[in-house]
Amino acid sequence: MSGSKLTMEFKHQATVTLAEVAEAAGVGESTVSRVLRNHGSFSGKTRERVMAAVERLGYVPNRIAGTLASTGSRLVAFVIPSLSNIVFPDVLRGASTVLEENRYQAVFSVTDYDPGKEEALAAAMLAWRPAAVMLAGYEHTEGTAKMLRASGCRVVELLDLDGDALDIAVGFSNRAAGRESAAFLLRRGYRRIGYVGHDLNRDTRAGKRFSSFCETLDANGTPLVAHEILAGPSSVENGRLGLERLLARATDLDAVYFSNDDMALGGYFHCLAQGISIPSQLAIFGYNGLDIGRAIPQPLSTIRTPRVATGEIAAQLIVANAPPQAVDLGFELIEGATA
Amino acid sequence: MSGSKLTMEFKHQATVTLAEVAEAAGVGESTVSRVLRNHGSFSGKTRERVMAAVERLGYVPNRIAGTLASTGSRLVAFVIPSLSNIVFPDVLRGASTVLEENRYQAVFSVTDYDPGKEEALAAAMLAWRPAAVMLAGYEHTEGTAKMLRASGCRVVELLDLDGDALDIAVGFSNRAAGRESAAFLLRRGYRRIGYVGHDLNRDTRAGKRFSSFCETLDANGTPLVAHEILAGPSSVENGRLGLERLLARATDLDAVYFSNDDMALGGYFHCLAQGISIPSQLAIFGYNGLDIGRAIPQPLSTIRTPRVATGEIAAQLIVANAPPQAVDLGFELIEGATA
DNA sequence: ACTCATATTGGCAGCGCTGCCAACCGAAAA
DNA sequence: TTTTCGGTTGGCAGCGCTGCCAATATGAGT
Repeated sequence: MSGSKLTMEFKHQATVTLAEVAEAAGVGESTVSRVLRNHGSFSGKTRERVMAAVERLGYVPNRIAGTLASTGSRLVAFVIPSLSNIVFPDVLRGASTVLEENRYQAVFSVTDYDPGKEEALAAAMLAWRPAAVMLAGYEHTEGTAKMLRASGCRVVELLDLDGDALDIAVGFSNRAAGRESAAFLLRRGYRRIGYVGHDLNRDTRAGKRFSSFCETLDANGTPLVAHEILAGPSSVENGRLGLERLLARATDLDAVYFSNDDMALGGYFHCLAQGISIPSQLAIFGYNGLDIGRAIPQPLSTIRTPRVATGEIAAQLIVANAPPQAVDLGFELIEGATA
Repeated sequence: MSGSKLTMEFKHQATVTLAEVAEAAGVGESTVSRVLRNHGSFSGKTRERVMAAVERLGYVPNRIAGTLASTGSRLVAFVIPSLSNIVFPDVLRGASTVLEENRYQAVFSVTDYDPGKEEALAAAMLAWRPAAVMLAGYEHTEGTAKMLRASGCRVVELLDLDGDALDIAVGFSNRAAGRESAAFLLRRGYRRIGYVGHDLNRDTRAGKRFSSFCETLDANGTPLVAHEILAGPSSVENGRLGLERLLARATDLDAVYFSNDDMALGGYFHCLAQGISIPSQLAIFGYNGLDIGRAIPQPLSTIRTPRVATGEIAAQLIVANAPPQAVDLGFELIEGATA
C-alpha cells in the first residue's frame, strides 16, 4: 500500500505541465513555451518569473508532447548490426558528441547482421518519426529500402561507399581498402597469400574487402592460395583459431590478410605462441586500425578507418539538414611492423 | 525545385494517419487502434480489412502520438559514461536484446564521466518520459538524484553495489573485486605489489576497486609499493606506458594490479617487448575478463565481470516492473597464467 | 495628445493516438 | 415476441505542447 501511494506521489510530481507553470508564473502558456525555447520575444522580467516558476515546480518539459505538436523530431535512430564489433560503438561515439551538442537524441537498436531484423527494427524506429535513420552500408532488403524512401525522413548509410545511396552516405570504399591492402602486400614482395575471415554473408562490407583483395591478387597473377572462413562474429579467438587451421592446410604461406584487426591480433598471438617469426616467416595484415594494434610489440600493419569521424560527419550533415550526398572520408594504410 | 517537390511527396507519404486507415478500411479509428495493438475485441473480418488497408497505405503508427495519449512510454534511457570502455557497449548489448524482444526502445547519451554532464543529460532524458533511466554506479550529483527521485520513472544503477540505490541496482561489488584480487595475489605469494591505473576521480568504480585492493594489502602487512595513475581514459597504450613508468621508479616489484584488462594488456605487451618474463619476474592482474585476455599466449589473470548479463537483468526488471531491489550478479576470478 | 510601427502576450486549435463510454448486434433465454 | 447479455464498434475528449493570430502594450515621432 505504501508502494502504491509512493507511485501516486511520483506520478503527481512527474506531472507538472506547462499550463501549471504558466499559472504559477502568472503568464500565458505560449509565453512559457517561448521563454523555455528561447524563441520569439518576451521581456526580461517575464523570463525571470517563468524561470522562477520552473525552478520552484521542478518542471521538466515533455518532449513527447512537444515533438507531436511541432514538426521535426530531433531524434536520430541508429540501426546497427552489432555492439560487439567496436566499429559501431565508435560510430555512435562520434555521432553522439555532435548530436548532444545540438540537443538531438540518439536511439538505437541492434540487428545482429540480420537483414530481416533490420527491416523490422527500421520499421519500429520509423514509428518514432526520427529526423534521420542511420544504418550500416547499402545492403538492405527491398522492404527496408522502400519503407525508408517512403518515410520522408533522412537516411544515412554508413561505412560504405560501394553502391547507390538512398540519401546520404558517409564512409569510405571497402573495395578500395581491400585493393590497397593487396597492393601493399604485393609491393612488399609477398606472393603466397592467405585469408582468414568471419562470416562474409552477414558482414557484407568485409565481403567487399575480401573480393577486391582477391581480384587484385588475381590481376597480379598470384591468386589467393587459401582461405579460412569461420562461422560467427569476428574475434581475437577466432582469428587465432582461423590462422591455426589455415596453416595446417597451407604450410608455405608468406602472408595472411585478416578480415579485421581482431582476427589479425588472434593471428599475431598464434604466431607468438608458436614461435613463428613475424614478418620474416609470416606477414600479417589487418583492417580497422584499432589502438591496441599499436601497442603490441610489433605494431600491426593495417588500414585505419575513420570510424568516429564517420559518426561525427553523419550527425553534422543531419543537424545541418544537408542535401543528399556521398562523403568519402578515406582511410589510412598503416605500414606497421607485421607485414 | 524538384527537391522541394520531392520533400512534399515525402511528407505526404509519411503522413498516413490512423484516421486515414480507418476511413480506407471503412471502420472507426478505435477499431483500427485495437486491431493494431491486438488489444480489446474485434472480429476476424474486421481485422483483415484493417490489415489490408494498413498494407495498402503503408501505414506506420506514430509512437510519439501513441505515447502521449497513453500512459507508459516503452522508452528506456541509458546515461552512460563512455562508449570507448567496452563495458558499456556490453551492457547496452545485453539490455537491447531484452528490450527489443519486448518492444521497448533504447535511447542513450554519453557523459564522458562528467557528473555535471550526467545531470544535464539525465534531465534531457527525463524529457522523453522514459519508462526507466539506467545509469552507471551510485555517484551522482545532488541534483541528479533529486531529479530522478522526483521524476516518477524507474531508475536502475548499474555495475556497482557499494552504496545505496535510488531504486533498482544491478551489478556486483567493486570493493569485493578489489579485495579478492589482492587476496589472490597474496595467496600466490606476491608481496611487492604495484598498481597502474587511469583517472580514478572520474571512474569511481575503478577507484573503489583500488582502495579495497590497498586495504587488503595493508591488512596483510604488505602495503602497496608504488602506483602510477595516468590521466585520461584507460587504454592499452596507457597501460604499457604506465607499467614502464612504474618499473622505472620501483624496480623490485613482483606483481602489478591494473585498473582493468586494457591497461593490463598494455602491461603484458610491455613485458613481452622488454623480455620481462611473466609471471616469474613480474605477475600481471587485470579486471573485466575481456575475451582478448584469453587469446594472448598466456591467458590473462583477471576478474570476469557479468557485463552483458547486467544489461539483460536490468532490462528484464524494468520490463517486468519489478519492485526496488539490488541484484548481485557476482564476478569470477580467472586464474590465468600471468599471476 | 495622437498616430503608427514594434515589442509582448494570451487564446486556442490542432499534432495522431488511446481510453472511456455509449450504441449496436445478434443469439440464447424467457 | 420480448428481454438479456456478451461480443463489437464508433465517437470523442483529452495527452502536453507548439504555431498562428489577434490583442494589448510600449515608445518614438510629430
